[in-house]
Amino acid sequence: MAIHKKDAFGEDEQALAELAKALAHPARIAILKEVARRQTCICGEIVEVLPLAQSTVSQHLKELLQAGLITGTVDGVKSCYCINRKTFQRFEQMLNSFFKFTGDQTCC
Amino acid sequence: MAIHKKDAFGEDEQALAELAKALAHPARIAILKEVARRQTCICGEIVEVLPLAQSTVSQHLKELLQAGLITGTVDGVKSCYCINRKTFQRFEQMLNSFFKFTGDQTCC
DNA sequence: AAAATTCATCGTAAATTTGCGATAGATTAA
DNA sequence: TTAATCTATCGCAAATTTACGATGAATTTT
Repeated sequence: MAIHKKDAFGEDEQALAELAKALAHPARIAILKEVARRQTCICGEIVEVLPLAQSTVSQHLKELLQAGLITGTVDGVKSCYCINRKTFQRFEQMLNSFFKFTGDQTCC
Repeated sequence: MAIHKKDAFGEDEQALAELAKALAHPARIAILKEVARRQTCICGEIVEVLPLAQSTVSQHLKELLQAGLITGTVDGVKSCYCINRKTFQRFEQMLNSFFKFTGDQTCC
């Protein structure tokens, strides 16, 4: 059991859920904030700022990458991450229409 | 290990992460949409619409309740759920300021 | 009163997430 | 060349999530 039934739902619901999932951990939110805060890209300075081991931060970065919320480039021995505005804009639009949908309720 | 280090992060980050987590499953998004779609409240009609067992739906409803995204009242033998606009508005505000923060990036 | 309905909760199993240390590959510094 | 640095990945352990069936409490219906 417990075979994730994701695929039984609509694509838009899956897409929104995946983006929400990427935000569903304070560490990833903190990472995104830190990446956004420094105008120029970031590498392992994130590790210094977060209360997590390097490997754990790396894992969170990977998830943010896979969700498309950041982009990553290699700069010598360092890795450089940036906010991926495209995805953020798409995310924002999806949420806006979702919120609009839930906006006018008169019950209870 | 793996003792969730949530508490090592800021309250705002934790709060946003928790709301995002509530959206981090297509079933819960589908539930919210269905609750919003019907102007009047909802009960186990949700079960008929979703491809999940009744107990599973009940569990998802509980999570949405705990996140504050819906309210629930008992109506005889039935349970009635509604969108909790307050939380949605708060959520929207948190996301807006978060998105604003990540908006103006020039790098990579 | 008895049977049926509605739904929350419990118990359980499988999958996923979170987190860390250790390691390895690549690059830079000595 | 050797040593040091940076970071992705592997392997593992613990916690959490997802999902279901079964059960039970409450309320209708018969």
